Amino acid sequence: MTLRLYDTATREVRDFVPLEEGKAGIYVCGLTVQSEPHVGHVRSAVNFDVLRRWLTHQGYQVTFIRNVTDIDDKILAKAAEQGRPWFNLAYAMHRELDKALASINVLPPTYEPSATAHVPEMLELIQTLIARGHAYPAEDGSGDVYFDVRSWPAYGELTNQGVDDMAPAEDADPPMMARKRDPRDFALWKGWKKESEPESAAWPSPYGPGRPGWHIECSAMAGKYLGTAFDIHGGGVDLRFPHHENEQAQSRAAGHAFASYWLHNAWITTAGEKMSKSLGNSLLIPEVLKRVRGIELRFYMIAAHYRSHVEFSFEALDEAAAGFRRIENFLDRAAAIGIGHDERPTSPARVGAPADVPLPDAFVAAMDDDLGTPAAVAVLYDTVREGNKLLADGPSPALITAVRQVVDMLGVLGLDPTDPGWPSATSSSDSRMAAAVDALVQGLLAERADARVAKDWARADAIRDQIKAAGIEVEDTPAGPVWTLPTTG
RNA sequence: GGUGGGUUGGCCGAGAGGCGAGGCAACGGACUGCAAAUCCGUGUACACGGGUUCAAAUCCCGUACCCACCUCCA
Repeated sequence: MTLRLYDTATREVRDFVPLEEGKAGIYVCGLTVQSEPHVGHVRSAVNFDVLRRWLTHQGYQVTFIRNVTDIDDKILAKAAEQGRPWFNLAYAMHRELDKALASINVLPPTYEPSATAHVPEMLELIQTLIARGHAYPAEDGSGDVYFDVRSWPAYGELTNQGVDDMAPAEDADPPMMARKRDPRDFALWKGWKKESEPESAAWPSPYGPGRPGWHIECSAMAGKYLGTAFDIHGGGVDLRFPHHENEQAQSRAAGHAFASYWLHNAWITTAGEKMSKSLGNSLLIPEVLKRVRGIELRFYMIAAHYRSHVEFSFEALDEAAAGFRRIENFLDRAAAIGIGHDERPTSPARVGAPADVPLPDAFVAAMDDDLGTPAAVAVLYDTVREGNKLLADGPSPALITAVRQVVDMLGVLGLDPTDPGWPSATSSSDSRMAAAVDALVQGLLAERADARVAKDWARADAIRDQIKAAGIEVEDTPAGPVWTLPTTG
């Protein structure tokens, strides 16, 4: 079985053939760090994290680059509004992003380059483009440099558009037209606007002080860290045009083969519209995590296909959380009869390691089919159901297999609850607390057991209610009563 | 105007010519002192109108509604 991926450029699902056997180079457009990350922002990171984990699991040596855009118009505008330096805002938002991604167990990329750290690389690329006749400095003294769209006949190939069919650019007004040869030409370099922009946002260049245009950073950084040809380029659908089209145009015009496959994830919207337009901040990651755990939020995103539009709702999120607890519940019940951590090696050790128990075929087939996580999750549930049946007969090799498969499947999806990547609930103070609570609850449970032997049901239920009032659930199992601290949903 | 996509049962969400993905919720049953958890069972859903076919949610034509992108939004 081979992995097949939907390639935006060819508009079809194709076999994944890496440039170099056994290796995969992936570049994903990260965020412009201009504001706190919301649910929509992190979907892309989760989707591509799954791609990365799957390739890794399948034995590929993956180099995963995700950039951070830390200088652009919006950052400058917002920083000015807030009266702080742009780099202060960008860095603060970058840290918020890191925190948000960590809270949903997105692995840190192999490297996370930022635009401001790669100005020389971008200038070099711009020079190449000018030398090849595909870019030109504006003649109005603005210090801008533009890509010459008309000089590149293939322009539009990624998004299947003809230059002449595109709507005229909004900025096709006289001042811009004085700079550009064609309204569709896009900025590679933006001359410093002394009157409105801080000097700290200007870098020296052969065209005068200025800052990079948006698209050039990705071309320069992908080239630097992955080479002039690499396997997969990813990002949100909105980036197809103009961002990715422009990236590809300028890279290829510079003589680089660039990406072999283009993958784009769909949006999460609320009330049918983009989150950036939504009111309030209830969808910021820290807010959402007050309602569900990070692992549940991640599960919610993985339960839908990455190319499917998701209409976000807290109801659906709660449902997903309830569904995920069913999986955890199986693992917990297995652990309670001794099939616990020893049988479920934590996923980081497993990533890349040959699995001693193979993943279910249906799961592999689902993942190979353009990362069919919904079907993969269905296999997960099938395995959990089988495991639950086996659980009734106590420990068995079949049960151990089921547990391992469930844990491995979860690991591939980045959803293994025992993965240390999750914010730990097992710090030493927590485990001491758990031991203390256990001692107290066990005392009560012993009393309840006595009452049950005496068939004093009223007393037994009263004790259970008392424990419940403290937020602890008691379940009677064949192996005796078990208490848990259910996650509030 | 151009480009890409969508409309599936109470809800979420897959599938892409035949065989009812999966989950949540609901109902019935088993288990239980009662619960909880778990297991078993129950639902004839594919926007609308035509067509192709032995067979259409799936292919074709048309219609309606919705969304995204078209120069710096994941």
